[in-house]
Amino acid sequence: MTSQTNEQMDLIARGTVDILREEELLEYLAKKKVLTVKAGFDPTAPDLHLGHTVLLNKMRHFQDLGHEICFLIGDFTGMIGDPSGKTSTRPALTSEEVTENATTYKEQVFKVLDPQLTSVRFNSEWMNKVSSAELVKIVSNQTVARMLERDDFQKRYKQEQPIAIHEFLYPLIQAYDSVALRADVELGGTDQKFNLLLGRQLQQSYGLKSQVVITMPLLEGTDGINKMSKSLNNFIAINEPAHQMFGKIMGISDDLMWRYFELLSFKKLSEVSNLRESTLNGRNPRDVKFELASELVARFHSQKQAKDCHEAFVRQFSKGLIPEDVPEHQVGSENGLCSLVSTMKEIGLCASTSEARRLITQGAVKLDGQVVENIDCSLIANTETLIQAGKRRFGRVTVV
RNA sequence: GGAGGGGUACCCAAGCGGUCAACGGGAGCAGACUGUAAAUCUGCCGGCUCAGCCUUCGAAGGUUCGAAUCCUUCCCCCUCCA
Repeated sequence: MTSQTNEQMDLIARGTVDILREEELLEYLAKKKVLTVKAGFDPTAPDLHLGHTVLLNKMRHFQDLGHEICFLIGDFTGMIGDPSGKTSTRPALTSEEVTENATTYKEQVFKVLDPQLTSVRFNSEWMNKVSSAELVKIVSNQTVARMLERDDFQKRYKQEQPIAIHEFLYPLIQAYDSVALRADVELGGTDQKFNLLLGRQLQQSYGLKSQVVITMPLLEGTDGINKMSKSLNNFIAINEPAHQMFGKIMGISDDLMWRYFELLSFKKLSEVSNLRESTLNGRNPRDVKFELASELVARFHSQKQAKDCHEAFVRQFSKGLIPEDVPEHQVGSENGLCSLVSTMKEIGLCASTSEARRLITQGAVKLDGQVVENIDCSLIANTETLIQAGKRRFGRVTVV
């Protein structure tokens, strides 16, 4: 084996959970074969978050080594409906919606991937042409018992949650995609392992060489416990405003920070371990977290914004000053007055007047820096007032 | 098709005629402490014109002075049998 092959292997293996089977991959690399690397995405959730980028980063690695990436959008599966779990009746997407989502996808994905080396495909291309007879053939490759082995099915089954029949089709269709694309490698999260392996099996029964399966760990969300997902609201979207992204990253725990370094940063592993050592030697972990936040904001926004965010953060939280970009609002008045609680609700500082009352009662609300004591206080017309609710919610209001 | 179990607030989960806006836990929010970290402590955690009122316990009706709790019909989920 050449040293070049080893180098490539090291890059590919970084951060992975499984490579099945490794020797097949090594053989490909040794032969300098240009590989078709497939990774599938669901068209229902066009807002990518950092969790998705773990996989995208890995795809990027393959591109850097000169392989062809097939970014597969599961529009066919999306049009039947959603398979994953609790909301068993998500409305099926129309083809317009799928097209729109696909556009959104591409915009985001190419912040990581090289568009020149990426082919975007849709599985409706071939699935729309598959006959019922063919579908039966595909499906007959798998047994119910094996289907129920799949982790999430098993869990749901045990927890007495519904599993619709068509959900069984998803892994099989995904596997068939690998047949249609003649994929050499398929990437996915560890939760996809079953589906990916099914791809191997199905390719074999179609007389093709089985794909190499590579799984990536699922990134924990900002809570540090559950996997990052929109529904758990512990995600950091890649298209969210720079300062928000920066803030969310600063809010993660120190332990989680290292995990993020490992899976999201482009820094070399040796650099990361140096950073880690520096905190053990007394460096404030917050400052290391600044580096992580800056790197990611720079990647998805710009270097300049990363710098601005850093400065704004220090200003607001380390020095306790008012942020520079406080949104300004105007609200209507009655007899030249407007009650504070309704103002807060109106300008979106809180969801209801009840919440506003609670915040005031708890001493969390300040007007021009003064803690509000009186729950019934009102704002006077024609004067600009700075309202602060908690540490992070600000608004300037003029009653007119 | 038969038998049984179940649907309670963001999630889990008590309650089974009045004292229930509904125990408890988780999540979340706020305050204290900090590094907007973690941990910890405290408070809040349906809405409103807020010492009062209004709308919630799968849906719709009904019984009752009074229902999340009882009855009827309907919808949905699960288990076992066929």
